Amino acid sequence: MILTRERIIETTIEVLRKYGPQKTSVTDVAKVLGVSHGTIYRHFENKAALKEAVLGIWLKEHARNLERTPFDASAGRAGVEGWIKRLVMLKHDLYHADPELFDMYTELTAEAAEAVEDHLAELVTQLETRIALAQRTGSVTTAMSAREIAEGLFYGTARFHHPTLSFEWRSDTIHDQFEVVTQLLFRALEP
Amino acid sequence: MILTRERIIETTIEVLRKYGPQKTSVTDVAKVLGVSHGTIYRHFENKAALKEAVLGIWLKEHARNLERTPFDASAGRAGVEGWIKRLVMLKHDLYHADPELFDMYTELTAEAAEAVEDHLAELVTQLETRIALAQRTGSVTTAMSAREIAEGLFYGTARFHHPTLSFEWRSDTIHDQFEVVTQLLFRALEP
DNA sequence: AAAATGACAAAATTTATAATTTGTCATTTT
DNA sequence: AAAATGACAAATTATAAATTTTGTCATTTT
Repeated sequence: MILTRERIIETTIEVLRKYGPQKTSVTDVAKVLGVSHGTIYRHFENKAALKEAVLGIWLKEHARNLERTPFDASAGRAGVEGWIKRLVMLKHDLYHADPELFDMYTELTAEAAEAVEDHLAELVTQLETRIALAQRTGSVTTAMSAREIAEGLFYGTARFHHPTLSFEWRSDTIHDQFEVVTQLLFRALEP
Repeated sequence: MILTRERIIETTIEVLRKYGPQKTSVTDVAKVLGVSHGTIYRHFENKAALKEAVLGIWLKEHARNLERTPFDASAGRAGVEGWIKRLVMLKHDLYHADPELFDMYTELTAEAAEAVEDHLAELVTQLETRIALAQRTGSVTTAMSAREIAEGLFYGTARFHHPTLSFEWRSDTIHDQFEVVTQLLFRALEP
């Protein structure tokens, strides 16, 4: 079996799940793959690059997932609201399903600022697209640009999707808080 | 000179500022006060209680500081906006003035959940008061209750005042992000 | 010739050990 | 009698030594 970048990444994810992020070494991954650790360095610049690749897979999966949020074509503003609510729901579900794994990715996130920046930019752009569409149908104000609104909605809801704040998502009032914030933000979008 | 709870707290703050949070021991504080460390345990249950007391002073100081935000009496909505902007400005200034001290208080915050909850409740109530006033003058919508609006504004701006996210306040786009979020939120308040 | 290896130095982490700090309380001081 | 002390064990933290991991590269294998 040929050793590919993909197979290394897959195995790394496996080892990461098993031993946790701080307990995983390149040597461990090589051992599981049955190769010498030097070989891995022929596929990845260094350990950080390998971890970034793993994070990249995870982020891309989520971006794709969000992109598939059904458009509520008849109501432009509802399409925007659906996207935001899906973003928050996905994050919360992921967190509650396996907090330790979630924390692990949050940790990786801190080390790979660039990959995260790209990811956030993509999310804001997805949102922007939906807003621009809703503006064209007249269901969202044009007093601000689609991009400005997208950033406003995204950062205004940060408390509910920023992984660093996930430790507060256990609170039993978090959902009400999200409700009231979205109520305000979407009131602002009315033309 | 009599040894009071207050004098111990004052000295603790002093030592904390001088040696940093992780380098400060009860023994150090006692040494500066010129007493034995056992004496301090006659005034505080344990080290955690002492640290909580220090945090309490800090939080109270900020609540008082915020309460003093000038009312822009002529324009009710502006008074609300002034309060939120002051909240964010105070936190950012504090952070940039001495990130290590700020991190220390953030750390204390995680250990004294109760004191923090009370503090947040007080802040939201301060905001609620101003909103209720603005509603009476007709410059803020009455479609939502003053309390709901207060929570919405507070949690909608969390990214800009939640201490756990302070590590992102260095970004050169943070101010623009705050601008666009407040623009949206205060648009929502129009009657 | 391309892919993989494993020996190696430097860096990072873990483990073992020493030193300090926390919290208690019987005793001393005011 | 109230306040403060300081000796003490347990817990925590700092320091030093040993081990592992990272990343390179000359050599070997396919």
